[in-house]
Amino acid sequence: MTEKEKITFNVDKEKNFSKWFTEILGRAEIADLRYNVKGFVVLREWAAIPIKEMYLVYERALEKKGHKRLIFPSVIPEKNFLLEKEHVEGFAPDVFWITEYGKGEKLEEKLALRPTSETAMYRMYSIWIRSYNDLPFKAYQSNQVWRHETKATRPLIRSREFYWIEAHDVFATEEEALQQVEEDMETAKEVLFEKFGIPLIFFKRPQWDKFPGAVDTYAADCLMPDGKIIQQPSTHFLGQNFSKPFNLKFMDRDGKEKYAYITCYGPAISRIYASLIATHGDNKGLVFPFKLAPLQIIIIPIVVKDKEKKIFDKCRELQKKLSKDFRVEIDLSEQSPGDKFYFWEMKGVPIRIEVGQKELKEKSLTVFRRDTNKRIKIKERQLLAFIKKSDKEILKNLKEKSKNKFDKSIVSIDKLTEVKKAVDSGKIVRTKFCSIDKEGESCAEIIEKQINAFVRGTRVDKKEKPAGKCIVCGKKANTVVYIGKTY
RNA sequence: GGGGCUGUAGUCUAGCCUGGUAGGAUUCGUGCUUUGGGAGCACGCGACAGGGGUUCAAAUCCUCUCGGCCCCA
Repeated sequence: MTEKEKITFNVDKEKNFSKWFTEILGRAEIADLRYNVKGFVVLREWAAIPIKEMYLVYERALEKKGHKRLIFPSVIPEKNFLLEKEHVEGFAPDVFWITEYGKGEKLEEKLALRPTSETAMYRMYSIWIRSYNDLPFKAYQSNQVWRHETKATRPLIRSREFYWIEAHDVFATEEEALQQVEEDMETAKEVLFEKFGIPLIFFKRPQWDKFPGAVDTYAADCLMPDGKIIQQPSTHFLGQNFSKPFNLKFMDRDGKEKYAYITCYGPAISRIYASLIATHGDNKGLVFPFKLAPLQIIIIPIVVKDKEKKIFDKCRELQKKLSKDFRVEIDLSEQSPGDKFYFWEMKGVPIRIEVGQKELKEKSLTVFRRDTNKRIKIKERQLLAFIKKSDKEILKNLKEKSKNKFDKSIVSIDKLTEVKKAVDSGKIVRTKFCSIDKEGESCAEIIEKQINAFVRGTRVDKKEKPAGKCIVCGKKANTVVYIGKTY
């Protein structure tokens, strides 16, 4: 291995994303894949910090919209779990069960390691919620869930243990519940795109692809650099499907007992982090929005013998000043400056400050921005203003780039024969389709088999009315759907 | 779910086919030297994923297990 290969990439992110992703996880110390349980990965500092920050942003957004924060047990007794039939059938194959303790003594009742918490939370909700005065009831928890995925596991993207938020909201009326679904989608956009710079589209999923137990599922799709779609936050209208088996009733104003309407919402933070890495990274390594970066500012002393002290003093002074508001470090190692530059660029530090003799003499600083790879010289007193300005500009820049790319990846196609070529080249295909209700399933299966792509559903953010025929069966098209390869 | 590849030091890797002293690079440590886009010298620490088998002898052959990567459905 040459020195050069040490920290830059000999794989092109756009051409070989899989390899790039695996490499960056190791090199940037994001994840260590060597833990000896399949599908369980060790997340290192370069994952743990951004994930913490992303949690905070998301939690704040939910709390602002009236969600209480709760913490539920991670085990669910089998009898809770069995209550909702479709839910159980959907999740049963993936559930980890705890069946014994100690030296093989059997538990009296099997305990599920939660794959999701409907059946834990609604049991308690049914105790807490008595009257319409208790509604709406909105709560979330930030936690880990476990699913024994049978599809190939991939670090951050599909692990058997992952980190997410689940919000479970209860309403007196269907209308309010549907309104909550809208709010959830809005929150996802506010967070993923506006704060993290990850573009997304919300789809109403076809009936055959909804959350087990839901009436309807709405899910965000994002794009990976290899053209595959990755599902991000999803929100589900559960109707009364769970309130009935869990006996979640309330006394309404009219004195009658009624079953409540429930929605649930699940942004997977660890998976969103995978999208963040994938969306913004480049062939030099990671690129972060300023607020999410594990390290936001790196100070590089450019030292000349015998004059070191003044330079180090200046670096320390800057660090002290900046560390009140930012995550900032000085690279005091004895690597050459060039080596340090490449290293911290690979790690995705948004702003670099270089301090050498020149800067001391001129009372200036050389500052570099990772997203643009440009360095400029500023006066020292302008530093804070520069950082604050960069914070905004970096996010704006990343959003523009990613949105532009995302929009370009959507193509409208009318012929089935042309769909394969498009999805194989990394496009999302917009086309006419008979129906996303039960009767459209056979057409979707044909697409799945012939093209190895999936019908993601109909857009939520705009009404699209088709004129013409279903691209598969030729019957009257009732919807416009989007098709793509998926993770 | 099906197929292929793979596991040697913190990291990357040679050796494996054809069994016999595990070699290199880098990191790390010490000392010197050097520093504005990937510096250098010297010395030193550090590894065969795990279990079982074959054999006088296993990184190497067989087998099981635990992981990882890719492709296809």
